[in-house]
Amino acid sequence: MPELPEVETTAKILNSLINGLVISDVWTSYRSTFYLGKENIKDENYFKKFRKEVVGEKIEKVHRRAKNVLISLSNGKTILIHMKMTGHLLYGNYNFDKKANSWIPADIKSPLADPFNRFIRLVFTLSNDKHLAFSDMRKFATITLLPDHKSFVTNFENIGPEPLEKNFDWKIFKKRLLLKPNGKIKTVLMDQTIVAGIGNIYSDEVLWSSSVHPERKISSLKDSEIKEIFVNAREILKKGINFGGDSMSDYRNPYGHRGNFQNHHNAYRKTGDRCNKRGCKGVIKRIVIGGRSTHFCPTHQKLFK
DNA sequence: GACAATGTTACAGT
DNA sequence: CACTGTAACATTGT
Repeated sequence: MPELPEVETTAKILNSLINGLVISDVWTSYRSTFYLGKENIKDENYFKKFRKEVVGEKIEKVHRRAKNVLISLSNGKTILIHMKMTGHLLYGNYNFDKKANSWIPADIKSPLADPFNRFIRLVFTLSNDKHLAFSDMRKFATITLLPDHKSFVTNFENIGPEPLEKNFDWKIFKKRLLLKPNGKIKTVLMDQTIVAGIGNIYSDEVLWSSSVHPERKISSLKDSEIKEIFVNAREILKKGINFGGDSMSDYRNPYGHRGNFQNHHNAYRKTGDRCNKRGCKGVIKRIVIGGRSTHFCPTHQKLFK
């Protein structure tokens, strides 16, 4: 699920749905990416430990930091879920299917039965007899239990500031960017240690709106350009949240519904399309930067001016 | 069959 | 030592 707006949408909706409920059981189909503290849960015992720690606890709130969903429990511990590429959290009525050894939506016509929602790897049973299910097609996601406040702090000490925080201004943004003076703006924008929450979709959109070539070196950027990127990043991330996230790929909100930001892209996966910028006659091009697909308009996002 | 996919990180190389 | 680029993780869709 990926970037800040999708994680934010999920956390916000989930908080309104499961806040105050008690976890009555947990089930999982996989071990390889399951973590308890720093330990990699590869065997049954580690999952049993996790289960013991969370079952019977009340959910105090669901929130977000960077691209993580955090579920705070009444015992002071926090369940941290990182969705990586294809994970998403779903809420509703499920039944355990013995034959398939997995969970299926109680109502087969519900959005929870969407093909992208069928890779159920983890299920929390809640005190209202509904379920919080975790679908993750590619099995990249990780689930961690942060045992106390200290481990919570340690876990995020290398993550950059939240771009939508009120006191985050362009001067702080500039200082953060300059930690990587030789980096390309596209790569640095996506670097979670510099700023939190921006990934491949939103970085392409932000640079398109800012008329900045994705390969520009940080040290070559003028203050006016940094300001422009700063303003656009905040605006576009908010826009992503307002559209309920981006479901070009498999992101679904906890109801199983799609977001809508994919219908408002100007660059991401628009290869070959005429540039939407007013008065620009360019065509969107795809290149690879740092191993990631990058989409931009070579006409109004120039490398050398 | 080849290639690409919202993310992160371990490792190799400079 | 510090920084940078690439491969790998696992699976599905086009």
